[in-house]
Amino acid sequence: MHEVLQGLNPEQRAAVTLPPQHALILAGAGSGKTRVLTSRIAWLLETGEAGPHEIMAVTFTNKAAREMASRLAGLLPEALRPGLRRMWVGTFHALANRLLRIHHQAAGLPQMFQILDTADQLSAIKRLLKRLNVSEQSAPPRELLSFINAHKEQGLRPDKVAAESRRAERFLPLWQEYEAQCQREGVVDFAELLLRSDELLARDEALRAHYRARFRHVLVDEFQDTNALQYRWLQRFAADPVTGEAGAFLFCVGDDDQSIYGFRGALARNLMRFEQEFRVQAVIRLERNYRSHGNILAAANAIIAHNRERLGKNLWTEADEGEPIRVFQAPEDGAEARFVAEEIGNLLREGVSADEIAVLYRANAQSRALEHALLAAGIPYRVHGGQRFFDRAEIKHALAYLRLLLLPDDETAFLRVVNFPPRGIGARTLEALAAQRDGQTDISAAATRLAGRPGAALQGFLQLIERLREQTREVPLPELVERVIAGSGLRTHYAAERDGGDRLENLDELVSAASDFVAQMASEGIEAQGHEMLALFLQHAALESGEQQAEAGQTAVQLMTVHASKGLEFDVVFLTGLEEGLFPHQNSLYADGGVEEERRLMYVAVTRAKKRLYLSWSDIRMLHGQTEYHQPSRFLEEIPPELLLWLNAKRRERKGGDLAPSRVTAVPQSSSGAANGWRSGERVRHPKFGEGVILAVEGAGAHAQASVKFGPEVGVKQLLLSVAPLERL
DNA sequence: CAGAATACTTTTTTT
DNA sequence: AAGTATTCTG
Repeated sequence: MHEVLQGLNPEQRAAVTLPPQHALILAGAGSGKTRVLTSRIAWLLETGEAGPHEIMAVTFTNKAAREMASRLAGLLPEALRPGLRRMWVGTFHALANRLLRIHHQAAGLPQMFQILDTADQLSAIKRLLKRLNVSEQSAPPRELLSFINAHKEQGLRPDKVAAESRRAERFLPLWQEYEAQCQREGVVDFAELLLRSDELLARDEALRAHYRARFRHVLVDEFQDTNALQYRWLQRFAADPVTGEAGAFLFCVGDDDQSIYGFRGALARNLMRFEQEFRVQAVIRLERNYRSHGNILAAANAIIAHNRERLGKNLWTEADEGEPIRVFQAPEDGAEARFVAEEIGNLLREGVSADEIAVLYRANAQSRALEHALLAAGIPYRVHGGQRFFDRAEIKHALAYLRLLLLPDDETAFLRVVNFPPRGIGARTLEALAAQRDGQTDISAAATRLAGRPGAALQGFLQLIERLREQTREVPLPELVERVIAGSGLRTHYAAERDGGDRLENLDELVSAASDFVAQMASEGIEAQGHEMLALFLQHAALESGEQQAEAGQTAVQLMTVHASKGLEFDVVFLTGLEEGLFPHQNSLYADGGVEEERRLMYVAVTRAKKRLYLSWSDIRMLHGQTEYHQPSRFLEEIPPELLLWLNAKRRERKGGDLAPSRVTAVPQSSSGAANGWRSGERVRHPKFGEGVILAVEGAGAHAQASVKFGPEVGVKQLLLSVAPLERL
């Protein structure tokens, strides 16, 4: 038997060895999805069905792309490895970026176009509003931002969107202006990378024909997370079974039960759409789970069975039942965290590796209490996500200087650093500059026209940039970065600042990140220096969030959100904060299908665990500086009770034999969660405020008060339950 | 203009 | 609670 196929089960093998055609692989959690993907590529290469340059593999995260590349290298015989460089592997955004760089002219972009991350995009929008004299009240920047992004992610341009609401009427012209501004400045936002490259392929038939001929196989991971634009983007490369037009075969792998990015436009329906539109004959289900013990899998299956909108599948395993799922009720979040830390301490003493323990939570804000407890217990941990390296203020400043070297028109970058460190260029000067420019002239031309001190200060800045630009043209990247950090005055500035130490360290880290990057590029056979390498580095910074790497040699407990845990697995998982309003999250209760998405998130969380799973919740939790009273999550009730072991909650008492309790309705101490028959999490209607959800109930009798969250315009209201005309929904 | 003080929002998830 | 944005003061 072929080596690549060894150890695969019949379904996996069938998927890996499919003849060239469109294929849909429905792969449940822990069913060996990544293995199938990489084995498929290895199979294509080794059987000579395709050369590396004829293969494209698309993922959603950089982590997944790296994982795929490295596992593939491990699978292939030495002789085939060097060829891997010619394969296109990456995220949608990285691959779209690659296309646009190659064809920037045809795409109507300057060669050195820069990428705006969400923060940059927001500041570009604010600047736009200021320039057009539109108040932020009449057009809230954040709303405008999501309006723009949501439409672009559906593949739309302003002229294709009907001004059917007052909001759309107001936003559409602003969106148009925003696009014009980006175009002028030579920058693109995340969605634009995809949209622009999609339009390029749509418009340019020769180009499309070229890529359709080039790529024979396109493999897509996490297909349930694709949005409308990404689907269309893939279509551009694919063979069309209806018209018979040649193109790539799509090999799409996904799991509708793990679709957790609906909030940013992902459509799990794309799985079905793909099957129909591409007349997919080869649909293969991978339902055998290799990861979790039986009880964990049974819990996951039971939870997800509560969802109505799903293709339907049932994971099975040959593993034994394993341990029961441990459940812990804490009186407050600090106690929950201490419980987690204590249990982890025991596990570590029993010899469990810290790397094999994960603490998961719904929202990043929850990590604080957990970190506190772990720190106190002396347990090493690593927090994933949260503030990213390239998002730090000092790093963004340095990157802005670097961007200006390549793209003088990048106004987002210009405004970020024109007066940082302070050099006497204040609001007044910038206003004068804006007046001089009249929305037309470029910055330097306008600056020369400015007289007096403001003019001199501005020209000083521009000369600084020009000098740095000249000095760095041919310099190796790490030195280039260092020169800019020093020459810009950033280093001196932070050195003089009282708490500037951390920031200086981060700037140093940016220099080493540049070194690492150069080394990585060299290993991929890419050698360059000066501005050429800088361009690559800036793309890398924009497209990779820059998660800090684990410290070598140090094992640590992993802390992360449930979202961040997708695709990972651990021997022991602590799933914390299982409370109504938190998990499922408050905001999800309004959205259409919101709770189902939360349930899928729960499913993802549970299926991360291999051997042992802890579920915990806290009656009282500090959130946003407020004490909130919570009921246990509905998801707890969806797990068959015989799978659970209550470590401390009231429901633990067993009647007679070993009958476990049937419901987890524990809690209410008199003052928390429920009063006068009302409980948090309940949906209610108020004649004046409309529909809402009870966040918390406090007090009792005539004084019982509820905080109720109504629609966006109303917000949260405090209501006396004895008085307020609330109606249960 | 710069830095300090105050006010205000944001708090789900990510390329 | 904590971070950002705005206003105030020297």
